[in-house]
Amino acid sequence: MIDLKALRADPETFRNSQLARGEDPGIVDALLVADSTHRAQLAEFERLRAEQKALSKDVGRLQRAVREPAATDATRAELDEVMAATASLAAAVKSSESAAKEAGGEVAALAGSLSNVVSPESPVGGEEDFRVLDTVGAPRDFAAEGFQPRDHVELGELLGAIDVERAAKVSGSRFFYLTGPGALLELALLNLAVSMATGNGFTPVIPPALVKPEAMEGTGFLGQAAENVYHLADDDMYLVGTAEVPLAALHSQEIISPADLPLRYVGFSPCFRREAGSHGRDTRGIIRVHQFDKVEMFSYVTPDESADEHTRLLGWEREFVDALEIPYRVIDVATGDLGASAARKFDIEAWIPTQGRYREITSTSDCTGFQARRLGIRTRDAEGRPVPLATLNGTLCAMPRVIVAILENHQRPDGSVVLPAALRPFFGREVIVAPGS
RNA sequence: GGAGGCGUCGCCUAGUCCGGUCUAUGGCGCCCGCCUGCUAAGCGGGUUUGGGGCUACAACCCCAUCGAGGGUUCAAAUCCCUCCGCCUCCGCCA
Repeated sequence: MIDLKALRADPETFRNSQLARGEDPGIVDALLVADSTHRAQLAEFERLRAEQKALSKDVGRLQRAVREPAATDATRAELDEVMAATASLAAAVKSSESAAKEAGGEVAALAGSLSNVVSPESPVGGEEDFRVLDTVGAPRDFAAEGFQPRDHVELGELLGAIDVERAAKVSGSRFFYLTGPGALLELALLNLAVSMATGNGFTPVIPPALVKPEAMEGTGFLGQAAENVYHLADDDMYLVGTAEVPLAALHSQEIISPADLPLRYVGFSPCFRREAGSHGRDTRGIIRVHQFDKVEMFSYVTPDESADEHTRLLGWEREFVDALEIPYRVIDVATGDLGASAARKFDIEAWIPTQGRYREITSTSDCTGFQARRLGIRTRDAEGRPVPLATLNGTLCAMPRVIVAILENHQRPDGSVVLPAALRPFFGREVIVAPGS
């Protein structure tokens, strides 16, 4: 949700932001009209309501007076008169209230369809217009090493780590089993990620993965992203696509003291994604799946801190990917490719040898006050007045893609995989080898 | 699953039976001031949140807000209905 007062004061910024996203700037003007209609109707309702309240009070006073033995005919007449006036007012109050409510609903619907204002720092353009901020490490030259790298499906099978065939039997396409060293690898990654995050001051959280509509709505996933969300119709509950949802909703409808900020959580949860509209993309392997586990960072900060926090989140993500010794690049995502809640987004893309390109493995978004406003999460400004705070999220470790990157980048000619040093204490061994070899 | 109880402006709490004098009581905490070698105590005042009007985003005025949403009524914290949450007991499954 955007700030309506800010919209009234400066609609041009909002129009430009919509244009930069490739979204409809006309919503801004429709919203301005709806907002002024709503305010006019609200004023009318409030005026009538105030009148009704005043008259109702007279009714009580007069009824008491009428019950007195000394009551006069004049008092009785006055009571009848007031009763008549107030009865007709009641109908007017009712109809103006419902008109105001309807207008308010229109405002809410339009406001809800407006995306967050993009950061002026974000590169303007579509998916391909990202800016590369940094490139770290060099892709391995397998030709020079004298062998063809195997892809993660082949390696996973060879090592007894990943089973997509049986997952297809049990659950369908885009599912996988992690088995043996694969399962241990996820647990090792989990422990490495959480220990790094807690070392950085994050509070570990294992949140619910099934949430009510308010939580899903509040985090902005029921807009353009709605088709990718699993909905349990019998219970009107949603399976989360990321721990961001329960971590953001954790403090909904709360006012958090500025002294308690920043609040930083690291959540571990399963993530469910329908992947509607991506038929045919990444059909092989575990790059794009319906269910996976992820370690996610989430920060609540004062509004003026959000850009700095965003940089810090990116820094912690890089620290993790650095520890895994995977070549990667960092991109500043273009305005047209931002989620509805994000003002700015940085992705880390890992080098995937068998694809010969960089693929997204982490993503950190600065949602400024957008989610907080929807979820009613506030802090207090210098004058002690409640104001929406800023929320930010960042992937620390999305299991399948990190596993893909580790297997493919650290493989040896015989198909064994050398684990990065940081992972060894958590995995217990230095190398994953094929069973029986 | 069955039966019962509860949900009030940070926390506790009065009010709900019998609708209007509730502009929601009192205590604690917190904030401001007074008093005071300092601190504490004492005294006075303030202290939900959202929105609208008017404006200097001040003051002021108004509307909504007693778990949420409907309804009855001239008028709802109070009466009726639905839902949500918490607690107790019973049953069932671990």
